[in-house]
Amino acid sequence: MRERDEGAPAGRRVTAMDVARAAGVSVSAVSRAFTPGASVSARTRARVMAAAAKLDYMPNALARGLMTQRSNLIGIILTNFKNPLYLSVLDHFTHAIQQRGLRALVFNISRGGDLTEAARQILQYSVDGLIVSAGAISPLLAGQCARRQIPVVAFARNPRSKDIDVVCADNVAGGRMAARLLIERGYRRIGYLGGSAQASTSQDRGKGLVGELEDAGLSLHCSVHASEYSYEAGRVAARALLSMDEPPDALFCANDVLAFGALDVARHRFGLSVPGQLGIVGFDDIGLAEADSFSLTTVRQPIEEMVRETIALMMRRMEDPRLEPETRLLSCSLVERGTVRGPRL
Amino acid sequence: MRERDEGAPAGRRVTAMDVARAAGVSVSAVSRAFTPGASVSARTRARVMAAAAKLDYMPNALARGLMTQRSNLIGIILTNFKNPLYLSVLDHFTHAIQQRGLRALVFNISRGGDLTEAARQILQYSVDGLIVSAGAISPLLAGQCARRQIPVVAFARNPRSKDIDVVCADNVAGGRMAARLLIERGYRRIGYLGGSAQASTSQDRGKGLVGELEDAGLSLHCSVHASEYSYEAGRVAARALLSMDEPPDALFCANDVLAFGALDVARHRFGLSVPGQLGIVGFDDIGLAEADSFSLTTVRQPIEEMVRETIALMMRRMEDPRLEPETRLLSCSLVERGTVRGPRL
DNA sequence: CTGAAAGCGCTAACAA
DNA sequence: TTGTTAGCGCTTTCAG
Repeated sequence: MRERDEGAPAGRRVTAMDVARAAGVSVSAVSRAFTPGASVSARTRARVMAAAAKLDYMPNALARGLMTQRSNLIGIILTNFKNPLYLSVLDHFTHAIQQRGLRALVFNISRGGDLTEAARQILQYSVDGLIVSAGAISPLLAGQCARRQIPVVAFARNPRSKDIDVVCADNVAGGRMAARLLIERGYRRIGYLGGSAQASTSQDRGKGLVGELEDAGLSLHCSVHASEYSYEAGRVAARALLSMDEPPDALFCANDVLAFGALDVARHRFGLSVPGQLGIVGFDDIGLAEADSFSLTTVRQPIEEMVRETIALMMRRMEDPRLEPETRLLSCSLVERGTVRGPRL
Repeated sequence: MRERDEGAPAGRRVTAMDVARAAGVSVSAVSRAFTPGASVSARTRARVMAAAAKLDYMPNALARGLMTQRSNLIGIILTNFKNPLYLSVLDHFTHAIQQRGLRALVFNISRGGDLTEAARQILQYSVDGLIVSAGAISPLLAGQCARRQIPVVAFARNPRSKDIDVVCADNVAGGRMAARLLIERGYRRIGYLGGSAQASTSQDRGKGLVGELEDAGLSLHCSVHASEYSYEAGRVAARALLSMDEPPDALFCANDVLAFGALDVARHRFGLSVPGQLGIVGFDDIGLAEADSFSLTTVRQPIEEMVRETIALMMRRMEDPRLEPETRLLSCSLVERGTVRGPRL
């Protein structure tokens, strides 16, 4: 009765059947009309589309997903909502995902909350893939996904496990780059301002630093782990380091916001000149690193490329789930700005 | 513990029926066991749960949503992936959403891309609600949602239309606060560094500034619209303003990153002392505004409260869709730091 | 190319 | 409290 009333106030939702009736065709015809590359005559398709437009119909993705076993949903689990880098990460991911006709289901576990539990929630939506940028992926979780044939890729974390795909910056090499630069430029008492002690990223960056230092016959002068990857935590940590009896003359920070904190404390609280009395190198190269106020010399993570690789790996595995898991370490690059002194000429 | 090989080894997905068989009960019993507050005996529930655990079963949210007409999905459409504030916005939204057992479907339209089209994509997933933080919501879109009984709320934008819920900071009042402070502190040639000319936020903040200026018998000294809300755009715009024959002695910037750009250009390129020769006020109060390097005096947007209100409004409307649309303007507050000079004593 | 009919996995009456 | 039985809205053989 209130069937094809256009301004129908809160009427029944319009389904493929309504459209079929209005267009004088079968439901399958409607389905086909909305399925790219299905076998429908141009004429039928046109009719269907017209009726659909008139009724403001659109296919129900839930029903479709239920039937096809493809939800077109990609789950993204994130922990880090304090580091501006992740806004850019999210920007790239959502963009890339949408480009391929998929949608992003974002799950936040920054306030504490179990990764495995988060994944459970997400898996219920039969996502076609899962991107995890958070702590270690338990074998349990890996198993659940494998059994369901859902590709998982660890992003910007390096869970040493070999049975999962991972895309990550080569943090060890990045740490080495920072060390080399600092050594070359004459700094000798080099310290490490790390992030949380459990984070593989922080560990690896520190490992690279120490490795290169030792190769040069030097040793790590001092180190702290900040409580989290944030500006405030950077200040606190830097204060500790700079208050030592024999303070460092250079600091490699596990990421840019930490470095900002260190830089500000050094300049504004300890009255140190940077890069003169203290050299600072960050990691990530977030947008504000190039602000005049910071002009931070840093190790750039190739975010865009990492995102691209992540999606590529995911798609590949969607096509062939039995491929060997891969670990792709992408190279970082040094971005020299003003917090490390120039070469002696 | 043969958890791993229990189910089919990558075979058919396990359904409620499999669990029912394994537990020796009916499918409805399984359904009930997974529905909080359903009428099941503790004994059956236990049995079901045991079988479910053994088979690694979890209910299919798509099927469930199809049946119940509730997907437990909330759509979030965003444009601004350049402003760190939005990482925090996303943090709060996802958190609040998850708290209530819902999931966030995030859609990015920053790269250009039609809002109405984006909404179409999202609506296909029968989201239970839609949060839009992007340009104007067309009546067409509003209608589509209304017809489907999907609550929409415009976040941090003020589309003047009266037929939609909106939660927004009181930008006009915020602009006035900035103006009042600047006037009080003796600045007289006050300029506006706005964001994109179409953004309601930028318009309103400017409107407030001008209003207060005029109330004080002053007038706007100059103004520009930055191309976007970014640090770089802030630099470009500030450069233009500061190169004028008679440059402003104070700048109210439509947001913090814009202000950072202006601040850096003023200090490092024009050699101006801030707040001595130039006063600067920002908007948002993002984390880095309190960094020593910027120590930006700014108008704080009550993000957390805004998010809370948004969700509350949405839930309210989910219960009773025929309520009158509301516009909630939340008050901003002034955060004084170091880019505006102190009161004369 | 088109339609009829059988489900996808689950919930919600309705009986028992 | 339980099980039986219709669907939710869609895709997809399978005939025609």
